[in-house]
Amino acid sequence: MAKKRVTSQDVADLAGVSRTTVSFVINDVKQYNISPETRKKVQEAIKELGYVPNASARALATRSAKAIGLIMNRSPQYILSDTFLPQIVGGLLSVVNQHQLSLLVEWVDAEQQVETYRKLIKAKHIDGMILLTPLLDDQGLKELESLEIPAVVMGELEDSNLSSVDIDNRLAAERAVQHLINLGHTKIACITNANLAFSSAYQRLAGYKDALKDAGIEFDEDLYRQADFDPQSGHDAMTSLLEGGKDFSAVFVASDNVAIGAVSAIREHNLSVPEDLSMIGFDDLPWSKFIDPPLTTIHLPALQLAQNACFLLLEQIQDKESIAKHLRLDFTLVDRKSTAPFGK
Amino acid sequence: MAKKRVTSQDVADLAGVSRTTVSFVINDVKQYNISPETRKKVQEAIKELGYVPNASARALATRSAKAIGLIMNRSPQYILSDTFLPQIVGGLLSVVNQHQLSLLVEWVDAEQQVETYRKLIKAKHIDGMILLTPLLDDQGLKELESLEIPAVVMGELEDSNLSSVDIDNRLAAERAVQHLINLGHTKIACITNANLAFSSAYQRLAGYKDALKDAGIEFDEDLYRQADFDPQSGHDAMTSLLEGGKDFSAVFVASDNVAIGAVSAIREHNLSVPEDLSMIGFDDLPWSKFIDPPLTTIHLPALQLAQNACFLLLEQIQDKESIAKHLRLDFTLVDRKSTAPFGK
DNA sequence: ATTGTTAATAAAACCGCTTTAGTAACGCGA
DNA sequence: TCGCGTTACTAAAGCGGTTTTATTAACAAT
Repeated sequence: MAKKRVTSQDVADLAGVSRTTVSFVINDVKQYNISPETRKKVQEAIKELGYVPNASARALATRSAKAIGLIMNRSPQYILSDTFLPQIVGGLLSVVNQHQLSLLVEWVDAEQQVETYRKLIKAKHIDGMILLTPLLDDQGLKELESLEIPAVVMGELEDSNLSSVDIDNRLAAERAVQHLINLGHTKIACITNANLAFSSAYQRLAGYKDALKDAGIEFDEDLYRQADFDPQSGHDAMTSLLEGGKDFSAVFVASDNVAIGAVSAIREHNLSVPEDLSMIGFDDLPWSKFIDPPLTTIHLPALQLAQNACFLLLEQIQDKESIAKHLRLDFTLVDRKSTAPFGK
Repeated sequence: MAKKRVTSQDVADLAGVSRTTVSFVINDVKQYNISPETRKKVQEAIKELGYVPNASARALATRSAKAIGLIMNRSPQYILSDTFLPQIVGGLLSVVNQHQLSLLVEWVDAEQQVETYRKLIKAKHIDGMILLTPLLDDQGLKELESLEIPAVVMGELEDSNLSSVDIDNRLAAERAVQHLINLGHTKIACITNANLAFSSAYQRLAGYKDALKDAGIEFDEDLYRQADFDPQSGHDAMTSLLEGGKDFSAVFVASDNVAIGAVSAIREHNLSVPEDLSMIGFDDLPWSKFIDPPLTTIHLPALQLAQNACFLLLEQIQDKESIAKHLRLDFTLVDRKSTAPFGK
C-alpha cells in the first residue's frame, strides 16, 4: 500500500490550475502576478494534500542544493573529543535554520582530501562549505581556491585566499603567556593542543614563543610537549614534563580539554594548581570554570565564530564575486583561579 | 567564465557510447553485461573529465536521497551543552561514511515538530532519521509511526513502536543508587539531568526511586532537584540542596555534565567529595575521570549507541518490512573516587 | 536458409520541479 | 473597429540522472 507521492501536478489538478502556477505560488515569484483567488485555491490544495515539494527535484531544477556542509578534517577518533563541536553545530544550525537551509556534516579522510572536497561540491550536494580544524598543508584546500567554490575556513591559514573566521590565535597565546610572565614566572612550560600540522596548534605555539622572546626568555625545547586534543594526551604530556627533571613554575596549555588532563597528572604527583604550578589554558570550554581550580584561560567565542562563518558563507553563495574576507573576532583572557604570582 | 558542468552526456560523447552505458558502468549494474573495453573507455573518460554524478539528479531518479538525518529535539541553546554530540556524530559518521551516505543534522523546533518530521521525509531530503533526546509526549513521533517512515530513536519511549537503541536507563540509575546504599548511605539526594519531559530524565529518576523503595527508604521530595543539562544548572541545584537545610550524605546526579557543576557548588560550601558527600554520576563523559575527584559514574556507550542506531536505521531503509527492534546495550558502573562509605 | 537466442548497446520515458516563452482575455485610446 | 498593452495564466522545455524497452549483430540450432 505504498502511498502515492503527492506531486505538484496533484496540487495543480485539485486546484484546477497548472503546475506552473503552483510553482509560482510556492516560490512567491513576484514578477508574475497571480490573482488572490488562485493563490488561495492553490494554498488550500497544498494543505489538503499535505504537499511538500521534493527537495531533489527542486535542487536539480534550480541548480542549488539549499544546503551547506560542515567539513571536518579530524578523523572520527578525534571528532569524539572535539569539545567545541556542540557549539559549532549549534551556531551553524541557528543561522542555517533561519535561512531554510540544511546542514550536512562530512568528515574527509586525510588521504583523499582533494577528491572529497571536489566531489562534494561537484555533486552539488551542497552549495558551499565550512571547513573545521584545517591542516596547514592541506592540498585539497589549495584546489578549492582555484575552483572558486564558496568556502570558509574556521581557523587561520597563512597563504590561503579562502575566507576565514577565527580569533588571533597567536596573539591570544602570547597574551596568555604574558599573563604568566607578569605574575613573575620565567620558567614556563608549554603543552600544545595538537600536533603542529593543525594550524591552531602551530599558531598558539608561535604565540608562546613570541611572549618568551619579548620577555627575553629563551625557548627551552625540554619544556615543550605536544598533546593530541584529548585529556589523556594532556595527562601524558604533563606527566612527561614533571618527570623530565626540568624545573618550571607555570605552564601554558593550549586547550582546556588538554589542560584538564594535565591538572589530573599534577594532582597525581601530589602537587597543586596554582600553589605549586600556575596554569593557563585556552578555549574556555563550558566546564572550564567549574573544575578545580577554575581555569584561567583564553575565551574563544566558538558560537559566534560558527555563526559568522555561516554568514560569510551565505554571502559568498549569493554573490559569487564577493571577495574573500578574513574575520577576526575578539578573544578575552578570563582570569580565574589557576594562576598565582611566582613564589606564592 | 562559468565552467560548464560535466554531465554524463559529456562522458558518453568522449567515450563514444550512450548515457545509458555510462550509467551502467558507474552503478555497476550487473544484469546488463558491458564489455571490458567499453567499461575501460568510459572509466577513462570519467577520469579525464573529472566527472562526478549529480547527487540531486540521482536522488530524483532513484527516489532515494542517500542520506540520513540526525534530528535533535533540543533547542540550539541546549545543543551547546550536549556533551555527547561529538560521540554521536563521530559514531554516525563512521558508519555513514562506510555506506557512502551523507549525514544531515537538523534541529526541530518544539512547536512545529509534527510539521518538521513530515517535511523532512516527504521532501526526500533524507531516507530515514535518527532521533536524539526524544521528549515523552512528542506528537510528531506518533505521526512518524503511522507514516511508516524509517526512524530510530536514541532513547526509550514507552509506548512507541519506533525502533530504539539505548541502555536501560532506569535500571542503570537504580544500580547507581544501590551503589550508594551499599556504602551505607540512606539519605540520598537526587539531581536529574533534565526536565522530566525528556525520557532519559524521567527514567533515571524512576530508577532512583526504585532503589530507594527496594531499600525501604522513603522518597523525599526535598532531596530532589531538576537540572537542565549544563553544569550551571547542576551548580544551582546543588546549592539549593545544600542550603535547603535537609541533611543528606550522598547524591545521585543523573548526568556528569550536571555533576561537574554540582561538585563546584559543594566546594564553594567548603565541603568535599567524597569526604563530606558521596556523589555518583551518569554518562561517563570523556573528562569524567580527569576531574577532582574522578567521578564514580555509569558508563554510557555513546559511540556504540550511535553506531547501532545507524545500523538499525540502514536495515530499515533497505527492508521496509523489517519490524521495529528495541536494542539495549550494556552499561557499566565505573567505580572511581567520588563515593565513600557512609560515616567515612 | 531460416529462425531463435543471446550479448551489447542505444533510444526514450521518466523522476518532480523551475522557468522561458508564449497565449487568451480584457480594457482602452484612437 | 482595430491595435496595443496589461493581466493572469499555461505549455513545454529543461535540469541530469536511472531504467524500461527496443535494437542490432553475432551465433547456434533447426
